[in-house]
Amino acid sequence: MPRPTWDNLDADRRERVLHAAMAEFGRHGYSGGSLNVIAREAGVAKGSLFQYFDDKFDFFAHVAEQASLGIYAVMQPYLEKADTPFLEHFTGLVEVWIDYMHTHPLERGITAATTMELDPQVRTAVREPVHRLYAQGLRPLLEQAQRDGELAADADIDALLSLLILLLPHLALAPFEPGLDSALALHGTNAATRRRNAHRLVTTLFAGAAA
Amino acid sequence: MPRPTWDNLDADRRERVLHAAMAEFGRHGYSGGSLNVIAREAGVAKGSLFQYFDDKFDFFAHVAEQASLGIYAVMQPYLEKADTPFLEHFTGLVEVWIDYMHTHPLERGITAATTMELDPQVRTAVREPVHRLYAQGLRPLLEQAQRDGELAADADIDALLSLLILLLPHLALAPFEPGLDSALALHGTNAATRRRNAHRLVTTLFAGAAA
DNA sequence: CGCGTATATGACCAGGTGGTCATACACTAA
DNA sequence: TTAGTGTATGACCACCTGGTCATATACGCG
Repeated sequence: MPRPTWDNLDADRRERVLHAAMAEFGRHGYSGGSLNVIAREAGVAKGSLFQYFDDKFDFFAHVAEQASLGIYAVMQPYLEKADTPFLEHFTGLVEVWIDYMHTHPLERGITAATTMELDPQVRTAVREPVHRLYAQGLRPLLEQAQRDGELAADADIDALLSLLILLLPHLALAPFEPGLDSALALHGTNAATRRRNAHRLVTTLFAGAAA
Repeated sequence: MPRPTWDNLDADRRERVLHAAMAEFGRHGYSGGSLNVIAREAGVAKGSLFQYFDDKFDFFAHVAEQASLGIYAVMQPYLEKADTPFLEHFTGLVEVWIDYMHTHPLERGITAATTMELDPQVRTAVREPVHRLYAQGLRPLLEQAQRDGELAADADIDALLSLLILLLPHLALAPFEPGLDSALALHGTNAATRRRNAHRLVTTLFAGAAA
């Protein structure tokens, strides 16, 4: 937990620190991210960081949580059940997600960093609240679609949710990476291609492939 | 590329180094993995590592590639088209994969480390050959199933392949992590549960959920 | 003004990093 | 024996790490 000093902090300064931290942790992950670099980039003494947070982990966890809350706030309006068919609605959701990540490299980076964390302790601690947000946002959507008969009555909601929670953060990176003949490029392409590929992805995931 | 010295090396010694490297890199990833620790655990002077490899990255890349080749060699027999129906065959494949990772923590670790790498340079370089192996193993399977009418004629093989390549390495970790009510536990459970969940996963992925 | 409190600072610490290199050793061939 | 070759070694290097702390500064209150 951040110290009281952090909350009392001048908003500009807090923003600078948060910004620098997202950039650095987003590039190099938790263990690779350097507090020296963050302090320098934020224009703040390293010692100050330890006035705001107990230690590096406390710092990282806060940054990660703030970022995911921000992302959730942006996505929330799109989560409301629309009157469009479920598949269409969901495809739109994924498009918004991909576009957001495409236009917010900082958020994309820190999302990647929390997703890619290896250390089990850090990983668990930092992903738990994020997972909760995902589940909380998506489960009602799936359950409602099932009630409305837009998802098969025997669809495995838990499995689907697990797949989505696993999948979505990867769309923050370039999950289907270049250099592979099988690649579906989602980043580094124009918006139209991103949209088309988002559609292919959702269709494949929900509609299945079995004959 | 490993130096000639590495190939001339006494097999025991080479094995010890490889083993220690997989363990260390598997636990802490590329940038977090310590050459000091690897050398100590392998019972080898650190200087020796630099007789075998140009630098840390050369070392890591070789370890990752060896591991993935080993895994591929184990999986290969199961990749041959069986006379069982495709979905059944593929489910079995995933079961074998999950069981293998479950019983080979070293391979699981290094697979996770290559999957979870953040640095784009390292990530690209190290995952490219791995991706090629995946695609090479899975694409013919999918294409054959489509020719045989076991996958829909309009199934998006590229999208499916991309999903699988993204998904499979995560089964090396605990992709559906504990602590979430939505979790499908694949590790830390008995073989029967793992098999059932592998089945749910494959079914959801291929058979779809749309009504 | 003077006092107290909250915060900012960066020199400093012990310890770890990837990487180097002079030296020692083991082995083969003449 | 001698010379040469390939390899093993660990002390050593410059640099970086997360974290500490004495000190300085700024601010609010009397």
